[in-house]
Amino acid sequence: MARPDRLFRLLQAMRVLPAPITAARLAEETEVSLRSLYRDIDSLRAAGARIEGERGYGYRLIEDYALPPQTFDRDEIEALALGLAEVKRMGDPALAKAAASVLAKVAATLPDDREQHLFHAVSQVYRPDARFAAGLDMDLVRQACWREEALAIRYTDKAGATSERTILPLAVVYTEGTLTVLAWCCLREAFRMFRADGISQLRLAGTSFRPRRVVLLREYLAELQGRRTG
Amino acid sequence: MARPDRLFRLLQAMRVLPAPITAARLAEETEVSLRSLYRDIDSLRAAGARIEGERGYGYRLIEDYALPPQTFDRDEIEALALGLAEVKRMGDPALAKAAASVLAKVAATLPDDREQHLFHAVSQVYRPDARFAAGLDMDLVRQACWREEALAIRYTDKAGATSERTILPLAVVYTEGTLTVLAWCCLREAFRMFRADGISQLRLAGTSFRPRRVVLLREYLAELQGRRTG
DNA sequence: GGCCAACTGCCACTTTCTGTCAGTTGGATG
DNA sequence: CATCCAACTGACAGAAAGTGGCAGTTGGCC
Repeated sequence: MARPDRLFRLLQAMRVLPAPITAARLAEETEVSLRSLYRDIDSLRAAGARIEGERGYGYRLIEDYALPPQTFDRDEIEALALGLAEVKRMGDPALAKAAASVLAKVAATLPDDREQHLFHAVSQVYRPDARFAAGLDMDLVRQACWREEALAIRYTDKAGATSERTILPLAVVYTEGTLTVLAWCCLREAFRMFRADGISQLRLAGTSFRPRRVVLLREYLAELQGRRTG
Repeated sequence: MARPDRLFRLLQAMRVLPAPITAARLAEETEVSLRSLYRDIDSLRAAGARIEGERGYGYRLIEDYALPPQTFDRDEIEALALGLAEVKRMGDPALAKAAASVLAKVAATLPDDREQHLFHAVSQVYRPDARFAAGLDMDLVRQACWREEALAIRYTDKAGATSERTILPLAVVYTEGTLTVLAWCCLREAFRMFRADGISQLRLAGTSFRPRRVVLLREYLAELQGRRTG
């Protein structure tokens, strides 16, 4: 596939997987032939990475500040937020406190408040009884959330009525026994929750709602607050 | 020349040069045409770099929310491990993968392998149906785990038999509907799981088992492996 | 409306990358 | 000392990129 991207993934793999790691394993991980993997290792070394290889043993990456830093990507942040939300309600006070602390630390390192909103949205909306299996391609939905692109969906509600809608997805929420998409519904002009198992068709509509996203999230959170206190 | 190398240099250039920086300048810096530079920026973004571009202004590299090493204390690490284990079994493949990745990344930043063992122990032993409330002071138990001190407990097993034991606690485990302590039982000379609600008295025995801890954990994990494959 | 600079699409041309295959090498194990 | 393991290397031909140039478009700002 795309080589440059692959090199970054290779580097990540070497950081993430326990050392020592064999070339064969890395080749599998990055989906290339063994020969290409040796070439990739070469490239990384040429780019300045310190990779130690021992015959009959495996590779070891020596961490180096010249390399691109270790980061959490958005999937990972979402997993963190979700997992920590779960821990918070498990009932162990010390751990709950620790979870909150981790949450705060990670939130503090996020670049702009857009991500922070996503972060808080997910963890606030989270509800206990999540027991679900992912039906359709939720990753596409999550991508749409991050890239702030509208989605065109066919949706069947609880009553069985089917409709075609364009939605502006804000966050994937883990609630009420199923995966749910929190979105602004362009049909109803209101915030709606769409259960994943009700979505039968799904594609990127191709239009961006970048300017509105933060505003929408803020509005939604305000609405939540109002409902709670009012 | 070599594209992958160039991408690393581009990233370096964006780090080093004062923001905002124009595409033209970066093209000059990396010795490519403007058109190729835009492609390179694309590649970096695809690889996960956060680069903000504003028309008429220039580029800005958001120093990735780098994972600062060593900023998580043990409570926090435990909360992380627990939460991520939960996410892993939630059934969303992309998130599960992300959770595994976070786990590995955090593990990589831990100073020595002692913590790594704790880390892996907790996440491996974790089982689905954790719905518990902390009864006694689990924090004391967790502290004992970290400080590698023996615990003296009074324990009532499922059959109702009560005994006094000295145990070497390895990890607090979240399993089988209750908090559980995984420990080496000095009475039985074997690994045992003690349900928290069966522990009626608890105090630090005052003796350390520091030298044995890593060995014990390794043995326990090996036992787990054996049970699985054998 | 004009400027700036990020962005995009297209095209013909090059360069590089890719997997395959057939080796070699150094260390550890038996 | 033979065997295994896994890191490495070289060569090759077909496939897949990357490449610059050019001609746009877009959004913000003066």
